[in-house]
Order: sequence, then structure tokens, then C-alpha cells
Amino acid sequence: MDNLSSHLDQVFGALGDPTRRAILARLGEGEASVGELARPFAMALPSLMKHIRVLEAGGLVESRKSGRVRTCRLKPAAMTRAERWLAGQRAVWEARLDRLEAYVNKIEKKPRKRARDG
Amino acid sequence: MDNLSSHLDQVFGALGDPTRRAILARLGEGEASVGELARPFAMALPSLMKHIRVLEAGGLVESRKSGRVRTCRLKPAAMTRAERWLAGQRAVWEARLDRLEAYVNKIEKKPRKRARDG
DNA sequence: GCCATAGTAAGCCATACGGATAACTGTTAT
DNA sequence: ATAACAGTTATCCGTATGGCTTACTATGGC
Repeated sequence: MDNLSSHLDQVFGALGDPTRRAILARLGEGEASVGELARPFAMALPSLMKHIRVLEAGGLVESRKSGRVRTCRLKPAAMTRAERWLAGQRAVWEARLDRLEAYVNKIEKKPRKRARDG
Repeated sequence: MDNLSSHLDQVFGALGDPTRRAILARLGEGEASVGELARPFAMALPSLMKHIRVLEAGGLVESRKSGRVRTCRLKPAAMTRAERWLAGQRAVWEARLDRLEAYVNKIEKKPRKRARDG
């Protein structure tokens, strides 16, 4: 669970940067080399490499090097886990809101003081 | 769109910290004051307040102060947007994987060289 | 072999982040 | 009126982050 926590740290942390989200969006169109990824970002290669490392550390991207070119591709599993965390959270507060609504309905049925407007 | 980007920065950035996710999880159980939130985290109040600010900046939490106690509650909308971004990304690469699968199927139908085991 | 290419490594810099403490403000309780 | 309480502001500290440049390595083309 602590392990999961640090994993979510990495995933959400990775997603919290616009450059990295753009990289992911780009990789959604298909695999790309580091150079291809770097070009549209007006960013030096080493800087972009750092982002790729972050994405790999979070398990969002994987890459293999053949010859002198490293090709990157998406690795959907990590993003799925992030989605699951969000969905789980949403489930919790939706349940909570349902309970609240039920409570409000209950107290609305015995209106001790008149509503302020009609 | 740039606006959306910076919003996602804030939301994902906020989610990228275990303390803040724990705060969200806790608020899922219901509203809580700053002090109540701080207690289980063994963290000084000002430090925790910073986290709350981050969560509020990302629109994940809202709070109102009555008397000397500030009460915090979840604000689900922001998380929903993050979920949507993730779901959108997933849609893209699932489409991509489908195309890839179709492609693989196509080339598998004309097996120029015999399978190694068969 | 030689040169261009693609990436990597190392180090620098400024800013942001996550935490702390100390001092202050405003509210409630006695 | 005073004391305790809940939160806030200000400041500080170490580390992480996001960017850069300047080498360096390894591959591919000629």
C-alpha cells in the first residue's frame, strides 16, 4: 500500500507537467524516437530526456534502443491505475453525497420553520 | 486550452502528493476542520495548510471559515476533469492499439514464412 | 577511416516544494 | 479581562524540479 502510494506519486507527479502530458498525447498517435518527441517542444534533448525518464519511472512509457535511436511507446497500465484511484475516490464521495442527500430529504420532510421564499 | 492545461497541472500536481491524497480520502468520509485534518498526519498546522491551499488552488477542495474554525469539503468537479483527461488519453491509445491489432491481423493472414512451431 | 547523427552524462542555475518554527490575529470560554 | 484555542502569516531550510550548456559515446553513412 505504501508501495502503491509511491507509485501514484510518480504517476500523478508525471502527469502534473504539461510537457509530459504533451509527450503522452503525442505517443498516443504512435511510437516516436526521442528526437521526434523533442522537435515540437523547442527544448534541448537532455531536458526532454529527463521528462522521458520521469514518465518511465512512473511506468507510463517504455522505450527500447536499437542502434543509436531510442523509440518510446505508451504503457497504458500505469494510467489505468491512476484512473482507478480517481474512480475509487469518486465512488467514495458519491456515496457520501447520496447519504447527505438522503439526510437532507429526511429533514426536509419535517419543516419546523417555514422556508424563507415561497 | 492553455487554461485547461494549467488547470490539469494544478490538479495532477495536487494529486501527486501522498499527504494530499490522504486528505482527499479523509474528506471523502465527510467534512473536517483543518485541525481534524492535521491530527493524523503528525504534521504542523502551517504545513498542512499549505497542502489545503494547493488542493483549493486545484479546485479539489473548498473551505469556509465560521468563527475560528475552517471547515473543508471535497469539490468533485476538478477530479472529474482529471478523470476525463485520463479517459480521453486512454481512448486515443486504445484506438491506436486497435489499429495496430488490425494491422497485425492483416499481415498474419499472409504468412510468407512458416511458423516456427506448428 | 572519418564525419555527421542520436542520445547520454555531468554539472550549473533558478525556482518551486515540503517541511519546520515563531510570532500574530481573531474567537470562544472562564 | 484573560486565557486557551484555531488558524494564519512570515520566514527559513534542504531537496527536488525543470531548464540550460558542454562534453562524451556509440552508431550509421560515405
